[in-house]
Amino acid sequence: MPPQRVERRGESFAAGELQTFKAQFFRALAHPVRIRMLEILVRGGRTVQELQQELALDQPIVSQQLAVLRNQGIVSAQKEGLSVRYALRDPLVGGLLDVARRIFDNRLGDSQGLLRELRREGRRGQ
Amino acid sequence: MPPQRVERRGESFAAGELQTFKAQFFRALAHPVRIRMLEILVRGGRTVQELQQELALDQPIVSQQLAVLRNQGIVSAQKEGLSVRYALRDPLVGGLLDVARRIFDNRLGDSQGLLRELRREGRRGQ
DNA sequence: TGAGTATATCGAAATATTGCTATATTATAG
DNA sequence: CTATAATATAGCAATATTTCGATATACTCA
Repeated sequence: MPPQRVERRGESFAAGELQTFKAQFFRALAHPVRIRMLEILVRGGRTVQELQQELALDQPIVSQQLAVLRNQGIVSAQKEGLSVRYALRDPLVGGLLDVARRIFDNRLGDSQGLLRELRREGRRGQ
Repeated sequence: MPPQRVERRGESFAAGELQTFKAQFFRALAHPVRIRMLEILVRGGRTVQELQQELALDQPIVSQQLAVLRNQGIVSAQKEGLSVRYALRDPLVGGLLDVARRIFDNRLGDSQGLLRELRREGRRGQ
C-alpha cells in the first residue's frame, strides 16, 4: 500500500514520521545523566557550572548532555555574561517525569522480585 | 564525597541508579515502531499477528520490538492458543504518551520553523 | 508422530551513542 | 591585545542498538 499520510496542524507527514520525532524526544530522555539534569532543572534554571557541581561530573560531559537536550528543544540556553543558564523549555516536562515516576513506582510494587528483575533484564548479553 | 544513597520503598539505591532505571524505561520508548505499537495498544490488547498487520512489518521485527517493551515491563504477554496477546501493563503509559504529545505539540507550535528545525537538529554530523 | 501455524530468538553487519582528551569559541578584565 | 574563565565541540575507541535472514520453539490438529 502507498505510504499513509497524516494531517496535523496544517502540515502533512508520512505516517511514522511523527513517531520518529517522538522517539527522538524519548531518546533524549534515555540517559541517567540527562534524567538527573532534568530533575534538577524542574526546580529552576541552572548554569552549566551549577549543574556540573550538583552532578559532580566533568564539564565536557555536562555540556555534551545538555547539547542533546538542547537539540531536542527540551531545554533552552541563555547567555549570562560568561555563563550559560539552562532551563526547561516546557514545564510539562516536569509532568512527564512525574507520570514516568508513577509508572516506575507501580512497576516496582508490582512484582515481589522488585528490582532484582529489572537488574536481570537490564543485562544485555545474557 | 562518598556516593549518596537514596531510600525508596524500603530499598536503598546508589544515587543515580534510580535514574539509570528510568533511563532504561525511556529508552524502551525511544523507537518509532515501539511508539506506534504503544499507540495501538493504548486502544486495547493485540496479538502479534494483529500488530504485524496494523504496522505492516515483518514478524521478527514485531516480536523483537515487543520483547524490548516486555523486558521493561511495559507490556504483558498472554498466550491464547497459538497466539500471544500483548497489552499495556499500566494504563498510565497512555497518560505518558498524552503528555509527550502535548509537549511535542507545544514544541511544534513554538517556532515558526516548525519541524524544519527539528529535521535540521536531527542531523547529527552537521 | 508429522505437518502447519504463531512467536521467539540467534548471529552478523550497519549504525548510533557514550565517554574521554584535547582543542575551540566566546566574553570579560586588565 | 593578552590572559583567563565558562562553555562548546571535534575526534576516536568502546559499547550498544537495529535490522534482516535463518532458525528455533510451542502449540494444535489429524
